[in-house]
Amino acid sequence: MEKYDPGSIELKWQKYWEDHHIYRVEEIPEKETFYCLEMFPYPSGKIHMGHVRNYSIGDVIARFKSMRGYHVLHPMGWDAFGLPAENAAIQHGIHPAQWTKENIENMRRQLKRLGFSYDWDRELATCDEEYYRWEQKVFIEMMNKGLAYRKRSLVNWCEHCQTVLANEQVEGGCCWRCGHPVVERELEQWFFKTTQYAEELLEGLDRLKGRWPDNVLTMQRNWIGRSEGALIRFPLSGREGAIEIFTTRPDTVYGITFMSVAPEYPGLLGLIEGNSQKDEVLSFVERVRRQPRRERTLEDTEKEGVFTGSFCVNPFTGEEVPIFVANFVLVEYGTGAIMAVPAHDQRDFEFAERYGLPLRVVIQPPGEELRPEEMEGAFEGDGILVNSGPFTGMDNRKAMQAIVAYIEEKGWGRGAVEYRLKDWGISRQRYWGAPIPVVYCETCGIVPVPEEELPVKLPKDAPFTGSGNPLERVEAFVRTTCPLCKGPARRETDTMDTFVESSWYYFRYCSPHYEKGPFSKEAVEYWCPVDQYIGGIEHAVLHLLYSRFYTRVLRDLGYLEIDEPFSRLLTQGMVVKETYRCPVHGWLYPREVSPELTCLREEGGKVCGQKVEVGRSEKMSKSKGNVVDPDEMIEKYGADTARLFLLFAAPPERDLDWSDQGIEGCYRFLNRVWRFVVSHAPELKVKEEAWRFEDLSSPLRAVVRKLHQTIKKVTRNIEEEYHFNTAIASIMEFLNLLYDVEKKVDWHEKATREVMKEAVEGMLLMLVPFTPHICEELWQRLGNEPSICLQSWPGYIEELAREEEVTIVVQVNGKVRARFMAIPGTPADTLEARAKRLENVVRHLKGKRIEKVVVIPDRLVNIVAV
RNA sequence: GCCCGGAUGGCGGAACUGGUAGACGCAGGGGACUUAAAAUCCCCUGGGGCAUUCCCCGUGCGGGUUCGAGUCCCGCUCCGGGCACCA
Repeated sequence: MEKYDPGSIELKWQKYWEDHHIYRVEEIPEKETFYCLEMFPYPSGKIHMGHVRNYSIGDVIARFKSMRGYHVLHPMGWDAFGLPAENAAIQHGIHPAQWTKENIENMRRQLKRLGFSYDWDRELATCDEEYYRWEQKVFIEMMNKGLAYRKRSLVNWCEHCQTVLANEQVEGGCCWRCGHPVVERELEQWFFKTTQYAEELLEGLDRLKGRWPDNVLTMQRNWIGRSEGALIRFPLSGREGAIEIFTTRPDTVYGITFMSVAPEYPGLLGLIEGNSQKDEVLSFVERVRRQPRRERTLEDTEKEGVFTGSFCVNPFTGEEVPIFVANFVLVEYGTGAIMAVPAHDQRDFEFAERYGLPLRVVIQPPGEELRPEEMEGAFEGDGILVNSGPFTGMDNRKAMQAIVAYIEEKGWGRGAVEYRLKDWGISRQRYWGAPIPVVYCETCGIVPVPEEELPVKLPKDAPFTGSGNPLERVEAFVRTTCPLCKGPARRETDTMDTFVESSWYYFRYCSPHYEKGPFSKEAVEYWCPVDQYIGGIEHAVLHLLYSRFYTRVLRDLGYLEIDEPFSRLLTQGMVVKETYRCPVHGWLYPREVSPELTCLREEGGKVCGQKVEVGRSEKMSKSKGNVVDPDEMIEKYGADTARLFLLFAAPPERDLDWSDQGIEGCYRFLNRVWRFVVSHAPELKVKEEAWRFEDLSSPLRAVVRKLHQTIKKVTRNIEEEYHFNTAIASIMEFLNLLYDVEKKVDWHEKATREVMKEAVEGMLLMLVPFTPHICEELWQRLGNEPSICLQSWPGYIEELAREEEVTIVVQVNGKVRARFMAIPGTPADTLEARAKRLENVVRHLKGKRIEKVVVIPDRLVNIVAV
């Protein structure tokens, strides 16, 4: 018999699909659509297992939906701007455009080799002028609406990447891409006004509940960080002006004993002018500001401060309150100044303790009495107000509202909401990105490039030296004329954060060659929002938040009418593998480890021989030597096997432990499928299907029943739960049954052939989303016309899926003592009677009195006896 | 510290709304075929008790609800992730 040769059949069908445009889709009215999207890759050069997993999951969903009758959009493209391309230019002298192009070509080849059902006619790369020109147009429109603006501010600077990073792109004080520590710098930067959408972005999360993973929703909610409270003005005493603070605890205003402002507080000079403390304050501020931000903002950093010499008046009490500068107050949150209530705020408590400032208790917890001199920490819980003027005796939760109302009535301030979310800094001091389309003119200031001059193209030649932004040194690019006054002007040399490109690529896919705008509104209305988005959780507050923001911007600019870009989100787990570590040589490749777990690394002609430590499974990485190359797997087993294993080994949202034996198992399964179908192909080429269930032999009835049960289960597993692993397990079970029945039936009989044909074809149809190539080949070998991918998903008949007999479990006092078979629907009293006659049950009931019998039809009988 | 997840055989993982714990796969053991090996096929495989028929124990730990709990409730432990002086 012909052997299963994945290499040749996979290439054969990939060519067929491409030649016949099987996966091309157009906008056909009236059809029910489904937009299935996987996060597009950065063209780093090679795909990794994480990509293969991500795209295999997407392909199952896309193919399944398509077989279910949906009109499916399933595109692929390239997140093609970014630093690695520029680093390659610096290190190897290859132009970023060239490097990117070659990488795309290789990765496209790899993806095609995996047989994904992409409509390649819609492929896009964000570094194309025809792509980023629209981003520039939108940028200018955002500028005109005040949604893009320029300001000088402290920004996160990565020394290694030589560029600015947005807040979302700093992880634990380090750069999200290279891991180097981030420092602060003060720079003029372009910002997108994400804060304007803070409330809407937050509210939108509620509607995504149940459709997006909870942890992503929580992370976004935390990131936006909404706080309700009040802004209150405290007039300065003895000088002009006031100090405005934000607090979430207006119920504690009677407990204020001092105020604190950030070292960078804008009004600080006004507070210290003419005071004897001025020099001390200035040197303190200078010292704190020299300290790295991260160090200063660690929670366990000692709280320090200096008295400014100035006081303000607490309007509630008329008291004078001293104002301090304190290192723990953040200038970028609220107003950069806070009221300090040491009795009810732990940070203020610590500060007060250090400087001997008084505590004033204004909330008493129920059933307790706090005494300032006995307190070892702040009381931050709820209670009843004391010492609080007209609010004394009030529940503190109620007092919050009452006090805010009072503040507003008196004109001292107002209720307010603050967000942790900041505006998105999008300027990057690098070459390989979309140029920001503005010029700087001495007379006219900041001037947007007129639309007819777009795109502002990246100049081809630029010096990649590794220091500074290459664009700055391209004279022909920088020197330009002002669109307004025609005088000499300088072009902006910063480029946009690459997260801007990935914030709208999914709209561009809807009409990728559209020339009159970023996308056709009709096409977007036809396909969007994305019905299912699939990608890694690492973008929970990066790409996914930016995209939600950008979609709303596009909506408000009139480009589209949706709010949320992604209706459903699936975040897949990482692909991990165990690691090996030698005490002498560190991380080892699997081939450097003997079966006895000793190190095989040679040194000076001698094998090391040290005992190797088997580490826990970790994310695949070169440095740890636990990477598995997709190309090698395809070479060895074929794309179908690689895909099948990635889908079978774990449910999609969980981490997947790579196992070399596991993939062997999947390969064995496909070989079993192949053998069964090919060896019986002659008998299975029959025309009619004229059998009647009742006339079938018992093994054939079992096949029919199992087929319908399997279709039912697989359909549910894929459609509702995305549990591909259990879907595959059911199909494996089904094949096991076919082999079981193989020798029990008469293959000369017509009924056998008909039933088996139906069974085999049903199995192939269910396998298509997972392993399309082998299914296509076998489908053809059964005498069918290609393509199996265009067939409908098989249906099942409930009646045929029903078991002829069910196992009834008999329990005595909740313990299983016997089982028997019964036909479904047997009445409860019959089940009970039969259960009571069973030998083992009788034994356990001996000498006991039956108190109660619980009967669950078709399932169990539980006899309660004492 | 706060907020999310999670914990089931030697391993990856199953178990719909509480109703046979361990599907499917891997690994392991035994056997068949073969001169032999590979491949393939069959059987066994949670722990224990002379054990295919019977019994006890068993889903991180301790309680509870229930005829019945991996599943629900309360209190912990450990692991993973996110946030972390945000006033």
